Amino acid sequence: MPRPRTPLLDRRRIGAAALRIADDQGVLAIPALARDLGVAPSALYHHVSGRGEIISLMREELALETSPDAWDSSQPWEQALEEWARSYRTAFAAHPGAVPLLATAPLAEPFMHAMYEKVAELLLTAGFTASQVMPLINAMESFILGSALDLVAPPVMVSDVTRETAPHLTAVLDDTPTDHRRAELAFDVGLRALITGFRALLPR
Amino acid sequence: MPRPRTPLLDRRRIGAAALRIADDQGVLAIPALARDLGVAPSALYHHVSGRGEIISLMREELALETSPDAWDSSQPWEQALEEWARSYRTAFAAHPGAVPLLATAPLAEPFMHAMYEKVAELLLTAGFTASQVMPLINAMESFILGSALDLVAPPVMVSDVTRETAPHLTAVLDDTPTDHRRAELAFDVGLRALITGFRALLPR
DNA sequence: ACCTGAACACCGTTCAAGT
DNA sequence: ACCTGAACACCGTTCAAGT
Repeated sequence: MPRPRTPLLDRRRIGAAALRIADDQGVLAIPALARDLGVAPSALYHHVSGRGEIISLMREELALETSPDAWDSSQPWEQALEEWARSYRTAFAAHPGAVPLLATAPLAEPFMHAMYEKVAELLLTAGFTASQVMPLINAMESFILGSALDLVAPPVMVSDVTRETAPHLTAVLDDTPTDHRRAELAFDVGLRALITGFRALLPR
Repeated sequence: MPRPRTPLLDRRRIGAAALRIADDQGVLAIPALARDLGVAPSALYHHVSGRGEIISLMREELALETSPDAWDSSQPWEQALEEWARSYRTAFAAHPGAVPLLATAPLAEPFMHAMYEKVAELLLTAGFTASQVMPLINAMESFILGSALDLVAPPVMVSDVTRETAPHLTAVLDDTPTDHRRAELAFDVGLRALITGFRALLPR
């Protein structure tokens, strides 16, 4: 087949299709991606350097899908920070199947700089020192990425042997939901605890 | 070659070798693992069901390497919880190359039940309710896994364009170490914030 | 510049054959 | 029961050839 008058592919479409495929299948295979895009696998290499760059494009697509004004930094910093964290995790939750591929690296790519800038300004304005801010952001991000992975974690199974040898574990599991609310509850309690702990660092 | 009088392989050795290889190479390939163990790749399938189970064995090996009394649950709960979290993350930090393979799922396997039991008892004794405990453990674990991944995160690069368009980000990055202390600081501040936030949930 | 189709090295897994 | 070696389907990537 000849070169089409208008290119069949571009990086944006590759990232979007890859995100959809990974979310559906739980893995990303180049042949499956090419099939979805209606091209030969080799065609992709005219637009990206390889599989790693495709995954980076998936992260970029995720960021693009997430509205940059999904959170309002003009509120009190506790609420703004909570909104940011929730919008960040919601973006992952929209593509659960792709989470293991996406959440294993922070979104350190350049297109994330605008988000970091907004959070850094928020925390500096709140009164945290320059040397405190990046650790706070990193800690929050670790918690968010870990919580995203928790969305697709296999449930803890309470076998009969567990019931005998681990009475306390059994007791607390009996009071823990087994559906999606399990991860929600953990995220909620952790997020609020982090913000409470952050506030304790501020001079009063 | 005939069947050896004493088996060349067992699950423990497979897990240990896989952990070492993944740590060294950053990826786990079955042929490389078999070569390291001095057998043909197909020999492995007499002991494990496949690649997934090998990764599970790696997690088990990690847990076995971590001394079960690496943390003392008889201290005040804040210190015990902190020690637990630190020993958990230290186990990952001992095999940084393998972290992306290991930290993407909580160690939900049965051999982790003893640890969960110990933490559940600790938190119940501290005064948390049965319905609070599992969310607290899950939140802590998400933070620990995220922090383990942060150990091998690519550094955020401050390009010149960043310096102009993101002044606050630039300012805080100038006050942030670029070596291993970056992840340490983030883990420390996050861990203490979480525990502070947890304590605020207790009746006084 | 952009795509195809053939080709390459490699991977995870299965299975018959050997003791 | 435990291992080998051949075999299979599949993967990511390269590259010459086509327009």
